[in-house]
Order: sequence, then structure tokens, then C-alpha cells
Amino acid sequence: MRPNKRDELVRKALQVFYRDGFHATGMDRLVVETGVSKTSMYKHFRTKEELILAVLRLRDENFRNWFVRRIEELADTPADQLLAAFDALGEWFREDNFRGCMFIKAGAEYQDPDHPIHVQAGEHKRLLLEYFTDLCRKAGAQDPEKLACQLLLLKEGAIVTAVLLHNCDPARDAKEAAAVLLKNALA
Amino acid sequence: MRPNKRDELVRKALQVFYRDGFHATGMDRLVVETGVSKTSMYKHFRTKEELILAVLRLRDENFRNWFVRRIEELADTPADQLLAAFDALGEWFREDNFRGCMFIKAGAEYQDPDHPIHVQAGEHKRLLLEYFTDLCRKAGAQDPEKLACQLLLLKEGAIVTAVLLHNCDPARDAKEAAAVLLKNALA
DNA sequence: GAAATAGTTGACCGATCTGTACACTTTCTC
DNA sequence: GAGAAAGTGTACAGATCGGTCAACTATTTC
Repeated sequence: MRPNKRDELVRKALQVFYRDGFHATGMDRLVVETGVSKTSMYKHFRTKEELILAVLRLRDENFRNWFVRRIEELADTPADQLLAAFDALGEWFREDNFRGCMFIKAGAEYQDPDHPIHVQAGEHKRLLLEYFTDLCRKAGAQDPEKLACQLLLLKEGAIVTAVLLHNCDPARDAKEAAAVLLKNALA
Repeated sequence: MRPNKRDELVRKALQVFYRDGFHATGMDRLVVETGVSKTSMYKHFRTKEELILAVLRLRDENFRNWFVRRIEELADTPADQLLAAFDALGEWFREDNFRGCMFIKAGAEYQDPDHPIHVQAGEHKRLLLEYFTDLCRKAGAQDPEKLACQLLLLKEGAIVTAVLLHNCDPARDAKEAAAVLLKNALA
């Protein structure tokens, strides 16, 4: 079979987990929704947890690829790209099936800091922080680490707010705040 | 019975749900951990969902009471209080059993925007935004609504980051960012 | 002191949970 | 074309899920 069944399983499981949550989605559910037999699932992944970890790896890859590419489409200089990040977020928020950040949700459902799923969710945020830090450095910020962390706060806050408060536009507010912080950090 | 058993049930259920999550906590678990019989539980609350809603009401009351009181202890003027909010957050993050924001987690586990639990989680954020807006107005900000929303983004982002990234100090970074935004909004 | 109220125990319901066993079929590779 | 690899369906195990039931005991209230 050319397009690996295993990958397709992970791809579809991602959709279901993203839409309905981890604990709320049973393996029987995945059998129905993915069309992959239970036996095959447990041949590829020994436990549900392993499947979730694979799903998170795919999500991390997909999201960061999309995010970085979209930002580079929207702006050229590092400083403009840092602001464009929030335009990209705004586009994401407006998607029909936007359901928040999968890693925030993973961290919320698996709260033990040592749990592999929690650790992997943290890793995603760390990689994003690294990306921001790189852009901040290229933009010439005085303290790139600090500015990057602050912009990450705005991004995470915008996601949470987009999920819970439907009558405001967090991406716009976050972008304006980012502009103020950026200007201040370059002065 | 003087100290209402029902309130005690809600109080203890809050602890368990906060520590372990909603879906991950079964009613049998609550029977063991709270010492309240299952029959009594279902006499007070017809479903698990109703119990969770009661828990969220208590949490909203507890958290906002603590937050506002602590802020007023730490600072006098509205502008200083807006910054002190992030000192209060930092204290919360350093508590041993800090497990993030219960309402973010509730929204993450009950994702349907129309679900009562999701709605109630959003209500908590709306009330916090109102509080911030009031302080921003008293502080003399040019656009109190916008500034309040931006500070809320920093707060929510700091919480998420405190949960997922353990090797940085989001409360401090958020406070510094808030100071920049506040100064900019007062000019 | 009778009645209502709030609480208890413990067994139980059907559904669903993660995970396994077994016998079978398709598909790729050499 | 044979064997390995990857897939299938179905039934099942044991635990746990949310929720109910009947029979009983304190406590309060009038």
C-alpha cells in the first residue's frame, strides 16, 4: 500500500483528537472514524498514549511548517515577520474548525509535568520560542530572549482568548501590543 | 449539619478536578476522595455536568476574590495595581499545587462553544476582562477596552507558559511587557 | 413524638473503556 | 510463486464509566 496506512491513521486520529479531545475519544471511536481496524492500530502503537504521542509529533510538524511558511509569505524583514505572525494567527482563528491549540489542550488533559504527553506539548512551545528568539535576534532586539518570550505570551494568550471569548479579536489586539513591545525593544 | 455537606462536596471535588482533570476523574473516584456517598452526590447534583458547573462557580468566586484582594494589598493606584496583578500571578505560579487555570482546562475538555461548561469558562474570562477594563479606565488609558484585552492576553499567555515551560519566568516577562504597554497607553 | 430532611451503605444497570486472541485475507518482495 | 509483512473482522476480557435502586439511620423541625 503506497500511502502508508499508519500515517493515514495518525492523520485521521489527529482530526478526531483535535475536535473531541483525548480522554473523550475512545479507541472504538477511532476504529469507526479512521476505518483502520483495532488490531492494526495496536500493531502500530502498543498503547493509546503512543498513538497520541505520534499525533502530537505530526501536529507539531504541520503547525510549525504552516506557521513559518505563512509568516514568510506575509512579510520579508524579521521585524515585520514578528508582527505578521499575529496576522497568521488571526487567519487560523477564523478557520471553521478552529479548536484552539492542541498542545495547550494536551497539557491540560495530562497535567503531570513528567507525563510524556505533557513533556512533548512543552517541547512544541519551546521550539516556537526558539523560532521567535531567532527572529528577535535578527531584528536587532536588545534582549532577544525576553522579547521572544513576551511575544510568545501574547500568542498563547491570543489562542486561549480566541477559544473562550468570541466577541473580540485577540489577534488584532495582540499584534498591536507586539508592535509596541517591538518598537520599545529596538529603541 | 452545620457546615453544609453539599458545599464540602463541591470544595473537595474542586481539588480533585483541578488536580486530575474532568474526564479523567470518575464519580467513583470522588466518592473515595470526598467521603460523600454516591447517592448523596446524585441527590445534590443530577449529573456530573451539574457538579462541574457548581465547582466552576466556586472556583470563579475563590479565584477572583483572591486575585482582587491580593492586588489591592500589593498596590494603591489603578496603574500600579495593573502591574501588581502580574506579581500576584507569579505568587500563584510558585504554589506547590499550581496546575494552571481551571477555566482554560474546562474549555479545553469541553470544546463545543455551546456546551454549558464551555460557556461558563468563558464567563470567568469575561469578568476578569471587565475588572481589567475598569482599572484601565481609572488609570486614564486612552483606549481602556483595548489595553485591558492586551493585558488579559499577557495574563492568559503567562498561565499557559507557566504550565508548559518550566525553565522561564513568565510572570516577570509579562509584567515588564505590561509596563511598556501601560506607559504607551497613558502617553 | 411524628414527619420531613439529609445522610448512609452496597448492590446493580448498561454502556464504554483500553487492550488481547484468533483465524483469516491482501499485498509487497524476492 | 512462495513467504513475509501488513491488513482484516469479530469476539472477548476486565475494568471503569455515569447513573439508579431499595432499605436504612441520623438529625432537624414543628
